[in-house]
Amino acid sequence: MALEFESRWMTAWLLLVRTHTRFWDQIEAHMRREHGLTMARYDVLAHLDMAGGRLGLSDLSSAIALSPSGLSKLLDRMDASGLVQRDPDPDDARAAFATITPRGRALARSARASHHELLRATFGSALSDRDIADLTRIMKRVDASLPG
Amino acid sequence: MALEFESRWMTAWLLLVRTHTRFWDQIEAHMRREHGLTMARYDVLAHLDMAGGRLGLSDLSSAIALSPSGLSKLLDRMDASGLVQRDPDPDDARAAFATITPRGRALARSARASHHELLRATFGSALSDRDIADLTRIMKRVDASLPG
DNA sequence: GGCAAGTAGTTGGCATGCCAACTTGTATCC
DNA sequence: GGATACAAGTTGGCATGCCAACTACTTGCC
Repeated sequence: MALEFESRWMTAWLLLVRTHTRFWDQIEAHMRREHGLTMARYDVLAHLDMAGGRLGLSDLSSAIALSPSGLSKLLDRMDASGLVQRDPDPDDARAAFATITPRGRALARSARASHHELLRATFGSALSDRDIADLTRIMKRVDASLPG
Repeated sequence: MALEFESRWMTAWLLLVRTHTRFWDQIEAHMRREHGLTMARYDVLAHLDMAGGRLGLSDLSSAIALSPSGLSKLLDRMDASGLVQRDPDPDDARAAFATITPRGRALARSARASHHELLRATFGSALSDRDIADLTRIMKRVDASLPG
């Protein structure tokens, strides 16, 4: 990010971006190293598992904030890896479901445990209850200020 | 992100990721729409301009948090667009500088003004001084808890 | 001097994800 | 009932960015 220090909020913004990126990269690396998953794949598996094993592609697409075409290609790769499977929707011939496989489910669960452990060990334990409350308040304000 | 609500910090983390992503996408779209630049290109131009117009590739690479190979290819594209130029380092035949062109500099400056305006209009004005101070404190704590 | 080790940058190959265009199927409206 | 608008997914093409391997050069050590 640019090295601009004209104001307090600019400094805070640059710090936010840098910290978020560093943390995210670490989480991504951990997921890859320990479970052979990208975060995109983990998100798909976690959502499917939580939803009972199956979700419509449109729902999944918005749940994980991925474009329809991006999801389509991601599911191709995950299908090839034996983690998910596509099923047609009997009520709408245009639509389809993604269904988690037993192997995908097992992976989702072990990855989830270790992912949460990592988050707790860094994000969770570095911050006090007040920090968490402040951060939540601030993010809600930013979120509310965004269009859409 | 997964829809997991086991703890306050998990909720805060998911909110942070979602908000950050939404905000970032908006900034990126604004930069593209108003100036025809990606944020990666803007970062290069902003750093070069602030550094007086020229930086060594290694320095630039770490300043904008891009891998050497990623920077190399980015500079190829920006060179083709007439925004930057490569110059050899007379003191080290392995090394090179990136130099901003007059066109790149003009673009950097107008993009910078409008980029800051956008940030102020959303991030800056949605948050109080106390929010900014809290956010800075929290991000420093997270940053300090990361390895490296 | 001269070889080993390290450094700067580039290239090839791959993964990811977007948009635009397309195909197929459903819904609406007359 | 049939044209027309709309919706779900897929595909092709492109941009981006990483890692591994490579080239070329510089440094350290003897």
